Amino acid sequence: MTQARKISVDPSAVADRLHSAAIHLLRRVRRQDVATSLGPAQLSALSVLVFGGTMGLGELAAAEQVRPPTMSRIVAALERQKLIERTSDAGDARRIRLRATPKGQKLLHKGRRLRIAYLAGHFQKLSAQELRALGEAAEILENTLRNWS
Amino acid sequence: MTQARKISVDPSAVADRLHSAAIHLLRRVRRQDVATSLGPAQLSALSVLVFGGTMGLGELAAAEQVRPPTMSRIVAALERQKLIERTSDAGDARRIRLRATPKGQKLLHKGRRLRIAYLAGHFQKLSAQELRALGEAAEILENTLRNWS
DNA sequence: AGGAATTAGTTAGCCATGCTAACGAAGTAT
DNA sequence: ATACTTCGTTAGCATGGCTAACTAATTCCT
Repeated sequence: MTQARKISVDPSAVADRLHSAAIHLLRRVRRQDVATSLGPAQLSALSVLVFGGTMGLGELAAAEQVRPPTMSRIVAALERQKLIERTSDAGDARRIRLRATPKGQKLLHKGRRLRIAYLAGHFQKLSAQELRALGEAAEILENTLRNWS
Repeated sequence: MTQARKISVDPSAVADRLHSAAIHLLRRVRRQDVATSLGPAQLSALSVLVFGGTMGLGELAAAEQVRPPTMSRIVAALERQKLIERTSDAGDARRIRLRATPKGQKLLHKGRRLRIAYLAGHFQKLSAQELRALGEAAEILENTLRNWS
């Protein structure tokens, strides 16, 4: 299938192809998220709380790369569904402490399983070598994103 | 930076990390698109018309993985901005023929340059080996997306 | 101490983008 | 001719992005 051929090391060409692939990949995966009846922004924010633990609204907004008002609305929606809860911060009354409820954790893990299983299902046609290449790419991207500047 | 370490070949683990990396990558890149004053959906649809040539609304919607009403609105917005134009199909009056105008082509290429330059700028810190890994991943993803089933 | 500046979060209101349901117009088939 | 199908649009809903403007709390500076 993917026989040896010349792979460009031109950063622009790589950027272009990766960008396009990322867009189309996420469009496909997004449809699976319907099963959790949570929008993508809510799901992603919940994920940060589940894996990152308790944090304030500003931190969560920064982690999700959105503005505070946007996160405020997302948090309100998650709270209405009792997937997260807020407590007040002892010591700084402006702050709120957000954390996932057990219900939120369960839902997240379920949605994650569905979404990942869907993607993983399509990845199963790949060879171990190809999977390794994708894993390496994920790692490189994670590093790049971490030191984004 | 990225020293040798064990990379998982478990499809689920790879799927998970790639999914997360794709989400965060696109969030960052999206901010550059503001410079074109076009939303991501409009930009992407325009791109399909520029590179794919004239096509009907249904085809465009399928290419973009959205429903016809969604594409109908996106097309209307692009048309208002004179970035694309519609002609009627000789032989089947239900169909419309959509194609990018010269203005649309110019805008797309400009936006593309900005967005890609931004991403590429961050990729320039990477070694040739890492770039090759990303290029390979892009290729594998393109193949996977093409034969999605 | 007291007033000014800063910081955290919310509210209001805009726009873009996804969807389904329901429709009109045009083409196809019986 | 009538019924069915196909293509695109309209209407209406929800989500999720943003800025501007606000309140409340804290910190800073004199």
